Amino acid sequence: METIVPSDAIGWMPSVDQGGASVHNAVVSTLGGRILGGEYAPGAALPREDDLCAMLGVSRTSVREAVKVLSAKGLVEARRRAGVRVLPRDNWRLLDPVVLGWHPAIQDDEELVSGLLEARRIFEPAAAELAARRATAADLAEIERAVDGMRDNIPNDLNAVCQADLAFHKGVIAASHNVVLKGLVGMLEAALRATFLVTNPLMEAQSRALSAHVAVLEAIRVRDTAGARAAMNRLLDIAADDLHAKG
Amino acid sequence: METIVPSDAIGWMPSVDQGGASVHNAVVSTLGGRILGGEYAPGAALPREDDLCAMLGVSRTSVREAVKVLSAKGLVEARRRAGVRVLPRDNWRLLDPVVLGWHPAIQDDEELVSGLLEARRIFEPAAAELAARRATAADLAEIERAVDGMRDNIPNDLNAVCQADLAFHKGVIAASHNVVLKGLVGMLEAALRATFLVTNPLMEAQSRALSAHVAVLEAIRVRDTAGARAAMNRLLDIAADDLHAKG
DNA sequence: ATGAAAGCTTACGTCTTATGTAAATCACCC
DNA sequence: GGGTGATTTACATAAGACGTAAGCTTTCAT
Repeated sequence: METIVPSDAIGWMPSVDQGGASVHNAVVSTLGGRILGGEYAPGAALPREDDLCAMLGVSRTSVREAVKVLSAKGLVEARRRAGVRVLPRDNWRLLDPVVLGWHPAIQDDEELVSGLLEARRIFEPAAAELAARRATAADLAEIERAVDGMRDNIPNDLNAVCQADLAFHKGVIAASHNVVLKGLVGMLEAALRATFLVTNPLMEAQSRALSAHVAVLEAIRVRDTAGARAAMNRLLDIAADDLHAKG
Repeated sequence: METIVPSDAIGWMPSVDQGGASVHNAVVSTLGGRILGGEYAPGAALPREDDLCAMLGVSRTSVREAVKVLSAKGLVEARRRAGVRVLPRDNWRLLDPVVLGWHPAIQDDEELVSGLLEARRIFEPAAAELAARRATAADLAEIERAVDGMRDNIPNDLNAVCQADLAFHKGVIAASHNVVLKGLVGMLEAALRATFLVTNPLMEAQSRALSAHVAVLEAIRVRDTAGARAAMNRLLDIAADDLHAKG
């Protein structure tokens, strides 16, 4: 079924700044950060609505809307008369990039960092294999542009390299054309950001990484499914090495 | 790491009924269902807040809280003066069980069903392998209880079998002790529910499935990582067969 | 006639106040 | 001593007012 999009919908890209300047977003970020940071532990109760209003200097409306958002992310649950309590960590939507963005020091969360890398080693090789099978010309162009972006900015603009690296991995996942994998790009984004915070950007490591990226791209281009999987595995080996060496 | 829970938090399990009786939950479900059902397509604008209030017969407060929840799930974005618009599908948090629950006919969404199964074939064998490496005695007991639940209810109580089947897969993922995989149980739950809706419950198929489940359990018990992966692959082969035969 | 700037309009954002409701607590009666 | 009912508490809902920014229109100067 083709989805019909009104012509006036062009240009309606979702805004990027999730921590926008609005009052209720500020409250969401504040409370989310405190929960992710352990200030409000699972099982603990948040202050009463009225107290939160006084503490944060905002109206009850804003606090309530913020609690609704946190509740939608699985971080808290509000019950009549009993207050708002932090839910067990298993309920947190940790794959939601917004939630991960509230983590005050994601790179110090050992379980999370290793869990993210482990997950990447599970699904990224599979995504590369699917991409080798299904990538369209546009998908390939997108991945190639990311590789070019890495090459062009080594070793000058480190930030641009990280951004291109991220675009590469997002491109591969998009090329897999699998809805579930596409749902994980947010998680991947956070994982890479955490990695960039930890790994010392040595030029040698960067060039090694670049050649690994090129290998994945070429395997996808020639529809070599096994090769794409193997190349992505090598790429992740390198990433894991860097993480262990410098973490 | 064991999470510390205040003593007064005992009994604070998250409530299961997400489509609860509250007004704003009703609005969320209604609008979420319409969006997932395609009534409001990506790029389209929802009616104005005031109009929604009139249409649904609720206050603006409830509508606004509902929009906040939908926004947190990535389904819509509200902008000043411009209204509330449905975001592109790639932004939807489809891995969120609540979002999947809004899908009016998940088993008819071909791309989604096949994508879910494909994702399961990526994650679940890996989860089984990790479980074989890390499962605690409690994890094993949980998985064994699920297998017993399947065996005891074949072929009488089909519903109980499905529930035990789900518990089995959740148990394996929990035993993997990977934070990302644990974030996918909601997705898995929806995938299995969709599968149960499609596959005709033949007794022969059930007994085949049961023996495959037992094989996974035994491999995990004896810490046979490769065997656990292989057994889970066989189990998913059977599931895929059933899906193709009956879908 | 064209284009930019100023102002107007609109619809979401925020705050306030009032009232409803369920659940926890406590008191009272059996 | 235990159970039932009144009370209290804190979240849930509603309604109204005002703020604000984004889109639209008008106007004026080039």
